[in-house]
Amino acid sequence: MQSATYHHGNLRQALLDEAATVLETAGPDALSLRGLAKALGVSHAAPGHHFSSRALLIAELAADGYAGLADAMDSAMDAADADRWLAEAGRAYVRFALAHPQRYRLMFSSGILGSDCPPRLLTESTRAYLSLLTAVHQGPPPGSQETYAMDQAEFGAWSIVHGAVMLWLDGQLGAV
Amino acid sequence: MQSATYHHGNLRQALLDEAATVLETAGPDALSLRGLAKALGVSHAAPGHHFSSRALLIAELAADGYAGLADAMDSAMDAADADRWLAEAGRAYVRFALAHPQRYRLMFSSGILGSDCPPRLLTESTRAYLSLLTAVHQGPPPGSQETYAMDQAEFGAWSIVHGAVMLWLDGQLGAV
DNA sequence: TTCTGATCTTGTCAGCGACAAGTTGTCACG
DNA sequence: CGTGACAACTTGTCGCTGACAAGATCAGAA
Repeated sequence: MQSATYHHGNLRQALLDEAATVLETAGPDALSLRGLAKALGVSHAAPGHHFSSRALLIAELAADGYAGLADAMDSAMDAADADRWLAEAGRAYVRFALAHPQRYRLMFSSGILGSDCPPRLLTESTRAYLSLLTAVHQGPPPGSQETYAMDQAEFGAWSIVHGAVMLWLDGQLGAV
Repeated sequence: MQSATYHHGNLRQALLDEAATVLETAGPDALSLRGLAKALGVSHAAPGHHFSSRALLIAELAADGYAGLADAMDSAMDAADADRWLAEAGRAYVRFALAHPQRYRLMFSSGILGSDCPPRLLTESTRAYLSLLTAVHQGPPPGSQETYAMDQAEFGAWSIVHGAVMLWLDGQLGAV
């Protein structure tokens, strides 16, 4: 919306939007900073001023994904009675993953949640994790912000939903 | 073991071996045909005569992985009574995945099992799948070679073991 | 006004996958 | 023996990529 001459005005968000469509339509390998720059009509080095590396752009996409996943589970629980929280959050989880398969796969791909990942990725993934805890226990367990050791219920719930989603995305399932 | 002058003699297997170590130590992004060539002291185009593209090398690594996974489950079942097959094959499955985390992740990464994947990848992944069927049903179900539609037992078993492995590999689990 | 910093530019470098064309080794067949 | 065919490997090149450096442009604050 700014002057169309030199400065783009909202390049960072435009890059993320374009990256999201490229990701879902052409896969993660098709994501390149230069390709996004060309698609948006800016120079090849312009994205570097908003994402200092390709990995940071990927991490930001993943963070957005975790935010969307947490929001999906939260709003599903908001619209249901507490005794339906686990079922509804699980359905919302699977629905999100199947609606954004490449994004979901990116979120759980190797090295994303490493030691040098941007802080927002940590906060959003933790938020999604806490939403899952809430669903399993129908309320956040005491001290959940501090202790991240999983108990058996969380482990089983997340394992089966994540495993099912990944198998589905990988096309390992025929007609289920 | 051949003449050390012009021909390598066993470049294909040497490439796969080197690729396996690079994969587990530096991750899939560090896999490059040129890097492998340099590590083995051959020219940058030499790998192209054995793997016509990087994707085909990756697919071959994945096929080897599926073969190893199938072997692990099969030998675990060979060493156990039939009523322990599911438990022992499941333990072997998880043991394999945690012993070769990057390989396992590669096997289930996007686009590997596409329409244009090498036939060996199809056969080995099918063999692993049939081993899983055998474990779940304590024997291959009738017509298993023809019908790949999963029933509930297979779906649940594979989901929970695959989901647990992926969550573990992603470091999503604290102390379990 | 002037200065400061963020944004975007052009230019450049090394590494990559892929392809083409030439060189060397090996082996079967006459 | 020798010769022809083929596989394995070479150098050379192309376009693309991420990353960096240095300069141009713009907006807002002092």
